[in-house]
Amino acid sequence: MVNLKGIFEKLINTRTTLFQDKKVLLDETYIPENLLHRETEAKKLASILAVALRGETPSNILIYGKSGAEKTAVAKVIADELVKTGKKMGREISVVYLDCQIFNTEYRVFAKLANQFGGRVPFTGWPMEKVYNTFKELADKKKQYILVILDQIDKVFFDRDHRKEIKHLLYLLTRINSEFKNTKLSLIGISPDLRFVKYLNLKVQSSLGREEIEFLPYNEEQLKDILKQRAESAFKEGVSDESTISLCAKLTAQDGDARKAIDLLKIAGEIAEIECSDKITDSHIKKAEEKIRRNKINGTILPMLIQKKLVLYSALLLEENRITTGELYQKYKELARALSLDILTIRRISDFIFELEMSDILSCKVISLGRYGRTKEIKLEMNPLEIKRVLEEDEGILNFPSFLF
DNA sequence: CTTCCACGGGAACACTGGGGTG
DNA sequence: CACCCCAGTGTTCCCGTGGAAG
Repeated sequence: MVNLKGIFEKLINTRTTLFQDKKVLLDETYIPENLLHRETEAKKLASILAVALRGETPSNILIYGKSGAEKTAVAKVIADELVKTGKKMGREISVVYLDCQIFNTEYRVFAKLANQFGGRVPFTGWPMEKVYNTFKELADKKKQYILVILDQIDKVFFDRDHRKEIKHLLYLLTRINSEFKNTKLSLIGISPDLRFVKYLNLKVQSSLGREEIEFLPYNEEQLKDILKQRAESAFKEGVSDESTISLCAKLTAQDGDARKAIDLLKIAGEIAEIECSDKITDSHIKKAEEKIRRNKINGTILPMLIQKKLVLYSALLLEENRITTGELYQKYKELARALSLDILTIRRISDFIFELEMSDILSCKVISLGRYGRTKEIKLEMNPLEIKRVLEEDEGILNFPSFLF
């Protein structure tokens, strides 16, 4: 038996950390002072919002571009500046930032807004009308400009059940201006999904996209600059070098996603630390890449409802053939029956298929088989073995009667 | 031109859980 | 405390629609 006394002290004292200031790599919370390669976008955003300082109402703005293009960071920084400048000029400006993944219903958005201005709206229970009016009255008490940032609005939109609601929410938020006497309000919507933008332009005559700003993905060189900037303050001297940075940039250049690039660097650093290396090597980065991939699969598949997992499992079992919705539904029914679960209707299943498509696990194409009707051609987008591995961690599925296969 | 099958929007329903009122 | 009101969630039911093979 090893002497375990003081095991933690030993761990802490013997392992030297490679990090100098790790929070620089935590992309969620850390915003650097210089946002590299985003000058154009930042300037454009600022120029639209600037009219608020003259007491006018800025147009509503739609910001779009792939994830990791620093849309949120730029919007936050600019909004901050706006508030600061407003203070100097004696203008009351408030910014409300809402992550629509959390505030994903009308009620929650307006409750949050009302509470931001001193309201005491409970998180459930009140009629919508009352919540809306509470916000309206509180916000309208004094002369001010309110900028509402709706981050990730596509997430709400592409969750089917919320589509109607997001339309109505946008309607309410844009209409509220005409009900204010003193206050002015405008919106910034942020979406990484171009389909949302398209839809908005096509069908909804919403004023959300009055002004649009596109954030292009970073190229490899730009990613290098960004990584270099972060690495300098995040790591101790000599931990990362030119080749570390280059490889990280190269591996993530395809998406142009700064968040992914930074995350890769961070995890590579952690792995290097665990392996007691004094610098990050290419093999650490490769391992980090693998780890990220695994985490992503675990994170999306594990928490799914059993019913949804079953749909995915059905797709997995049919993988060899060309899968249509009808075939998949037959397979699903078989499985559900074998597990004596409720058998859901095909309508519901097609919603699950849609959701799986939204999380990039499946890809679908609507095709017409002429005489044989119209259907969806479904394809798996992830390594079947990996999906299988994760799915089978669910005991329910593990206990499948083996005759099914 | 017909036919067929699933697409996908929307209404309705059941159930849960919290708020407000007398 | 009993009772009703309300929003949220997961689901079913209903139905008009698309588009190429036959």
